Amino acid sequence: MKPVTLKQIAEHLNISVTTVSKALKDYPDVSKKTKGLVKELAKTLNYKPNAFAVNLRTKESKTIGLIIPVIVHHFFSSVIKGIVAQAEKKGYLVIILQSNESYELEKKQIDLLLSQRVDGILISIANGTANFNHLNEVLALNKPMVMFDKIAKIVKCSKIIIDDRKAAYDATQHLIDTGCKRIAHFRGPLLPQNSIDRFLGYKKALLDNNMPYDPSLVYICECGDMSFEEGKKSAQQLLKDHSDVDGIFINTDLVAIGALNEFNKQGIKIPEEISIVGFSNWFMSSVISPTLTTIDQPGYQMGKTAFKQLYKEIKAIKNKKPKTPKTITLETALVKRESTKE
Amino acid sequence: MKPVTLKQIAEHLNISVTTVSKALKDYPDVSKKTKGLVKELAKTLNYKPNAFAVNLRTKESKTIGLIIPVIVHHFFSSVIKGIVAQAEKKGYLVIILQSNESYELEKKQIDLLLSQRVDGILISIANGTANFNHLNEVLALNKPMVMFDKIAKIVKCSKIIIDDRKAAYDATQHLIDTGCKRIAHFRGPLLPQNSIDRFLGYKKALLDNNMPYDPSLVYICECGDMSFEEGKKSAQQLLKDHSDVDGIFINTDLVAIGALNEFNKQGIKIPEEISIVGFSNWFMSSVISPTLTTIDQPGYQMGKTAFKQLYKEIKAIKNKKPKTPKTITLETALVKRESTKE
DNA sequence: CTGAAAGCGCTTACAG
DNA sequence: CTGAAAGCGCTTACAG
Repeated sequence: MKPVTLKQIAEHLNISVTTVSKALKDYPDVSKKTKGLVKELAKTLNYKPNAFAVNLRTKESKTIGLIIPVIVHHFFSSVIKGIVAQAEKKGYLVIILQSNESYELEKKQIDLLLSQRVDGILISIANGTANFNHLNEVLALNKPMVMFDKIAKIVKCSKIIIDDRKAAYDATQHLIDTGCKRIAHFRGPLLPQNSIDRFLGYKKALLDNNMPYDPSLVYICECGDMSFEEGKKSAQQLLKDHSDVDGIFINTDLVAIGALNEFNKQGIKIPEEISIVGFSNWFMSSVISPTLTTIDQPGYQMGKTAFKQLYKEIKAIKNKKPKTPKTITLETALVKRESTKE
Repeated sequence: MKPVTLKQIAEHLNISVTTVSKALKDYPDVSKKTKGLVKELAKTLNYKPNAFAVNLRTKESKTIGLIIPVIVHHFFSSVIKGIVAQAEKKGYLVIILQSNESYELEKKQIDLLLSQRVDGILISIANGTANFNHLNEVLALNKPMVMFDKIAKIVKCSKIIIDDRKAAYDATQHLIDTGCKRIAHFRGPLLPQNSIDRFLGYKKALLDNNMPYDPSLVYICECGDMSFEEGKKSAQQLLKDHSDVDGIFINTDLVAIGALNEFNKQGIKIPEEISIVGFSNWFMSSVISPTLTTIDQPGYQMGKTAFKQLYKEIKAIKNKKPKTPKTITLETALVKRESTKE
C-alpha cells in the first residue's frame, strides 16, 4: 500500500492539486466547502505529506542534526533529552549521531548531516578533534550551528557552556575551605577545552590561597577515555606516588566514583583521610557511599538552551537577517555531600 | 552560499546533468576521462547530493525512526547506542523521539515518522499505550517495524526481547536458593508486558518451590514512574506492612537502588536481614554498597539486533519479498553480588 | 474561488 | 560514450 498523494485526493474530488494543497494549508482563498471536503477525505485516506517533496520545495527540512561524543552518559543523555523535548515543541526532528570521541567519525557525520540538508547542527566536539575545517565549512554554508559543553573557542559560532574554570575553582576552594592541604587533580585527557579550563580553575584556586602548584599532582588520562577504570587506576597510582595527598578534585563523576571505589576497597577513609570532589552531578553520585560532593552541571537545561539558540538562528537566516554568534554561560553549583568534610 | 548542485557542475564542464550524475555514481557507460573531471570538480566545489531530491526519486530515505520511552536511562541509552552504531555501518541515519511513556505522544510521533518517510521504525512502546491502531497502521503501509524490550504481543511485527518470565524466575529462584522464606515483589506499573511477565516468573518460582503466593507482597507502582523515589516509598511501605519479609525481587535496578538506599538508612542489613535482586544490571548497581545482585539485560546487543532485523525487512520489501515477523529472544544472566547471600 | 504551470534537485529508461 | 526527457510529490506566483 503506497502512501496517499495530493494527486489522488484531487482526482477523487475532481479538483486540482493546487486547490487540495491550499485547502489543507487553510489558504484564505479556498471556499469553506472545498476545504471541508478535502480535509475530510485527507483524514479518511490518512494522508500524510511527503516530507521530501515539501522540503525540496521549501528548502526547509524541519530536521536538525546532533553530534555527541557519547550517548550512554548521564550528562549527555540529559542534554539529548533537553534538545529532543525542545525541538519537538517547535516541530523539529532530531537526527542523533555518536562520534565516539573520534575526529574522523565526526567529520564524516558532518558531511552526512549536510547532505541530509538539516536546518541546523548541534555539536559537542570529540576529544580527538584538533582540526576544525569541517566545522568552518558548516558556517561557510551559512548553516546555523551551536556548540555545547565541548566547544572549540576558535570556531565562530554560538556556544552554550558553563564556566568550567569558575566551577573548578569553586570545587578546589571547597577542598581548601574544608581543610585539605595537598590537593591532587585528575584532569582527564589533554585536549578538550573543558579539561583545560577545569585544570586552570584548580590551579588558580591553589595560587589564590597561597598553596604551591605541584604538576606531579596532576594526573592525565592518556587513553582519552574518562571511565570508572581510569579512576581506579589513577587512584592506585596516586597512593603510590603521593601518600600525603588529602584531597582530589576530579574532572568527571564517573572517574571520581572509580577512585572512591578504589579508596573504599583499600580501606582509606573518605573524607577523613582523603576528600573528593567530582564534576557533573551524575545521579549515581547521590546514591553511592559515601555520596559524592560534586559540581552540578545542568544537562537538560543546556540541551534546551542549545536548541533555542539554534532555532533563533534558523529563523534569522530564513528572514535574511544576520546571525550573530552568542555565547551563553549556564550556572553551576557546588553540591556538598559526604565525600568532603563539613 | 547555496549548496552546489549537479546542474552547476554540468555547466562548469559543459556536459549534461545526466552524465554528471552517472559519473559520480561510477556508471560503467561513462568515459574515464569524464569521470575524472566530474569527480575532481565535485570535490573542489564540495558537492553533496541533496538527500531530499534523491529520496524523492528513489523512494528510499536511508533514515529510520526510533521511538523510545526514556533516553536518560542506562538500559535504553545502551540500546540507542547499539542501534546508532549498527545503522551507521549500513549508511542509515536515526531520528530519535522520546515518548515519555505517553500514548498520545507516541501516536503523534509515529505520524511524524511516517510523514518523514523513514524506511523503517524501531519502537519500545510506552507504558501508557493500550491501543495499537497507530502501530497497525505502520504495518498496513507495509513499512518495516521492529519492537524491542517493551512490546505488544498482539501487534504482528518482529520483536527483539528477553525472556522476562524466565529471567524473573531465575531471580526469584536465587532468592529461594539463598534461604529466603518470604519474598516480596515490586512489580512496577500494571500495563507493560514485561511487568506482567516478570511478575508471572516470580509467581511461578514461588509455586514451583511450594511456597505460598501472597498477593499482598506484590507492590504496584501506581504513578507509572519506575524511579529511585518509588523504590524508597515501596520499601517504607513494605517495612510497615510485612516486617517478616526477607527477600525482594524488584522490577528495575533504579527502583531496587532506591529500596536499598532506604534499608541502608533505616539500618536494616542487606543481605542478612533482607536480600534484594534487581533487574537490568545498570552500571550503577555495581558501584553502590552493597553491590546489587541483578539480571543482566543486554541493551547494546538488543539495539544492534533490532536494527539488523529491521534492515533485513527493509531489504526484503525492496526486493518485493514478503517480510515474515520474527521474534528473537536474547539471553539474560543472573549477576550475583553482595545484596544476596552466598 | 479555482487551476495551469513552473520548478525544487535528483535518477534512470531510452534514443542516438 | 553522451544527453534529452520524464517524473518523484509537493508549493506558490500568476492568470482568470
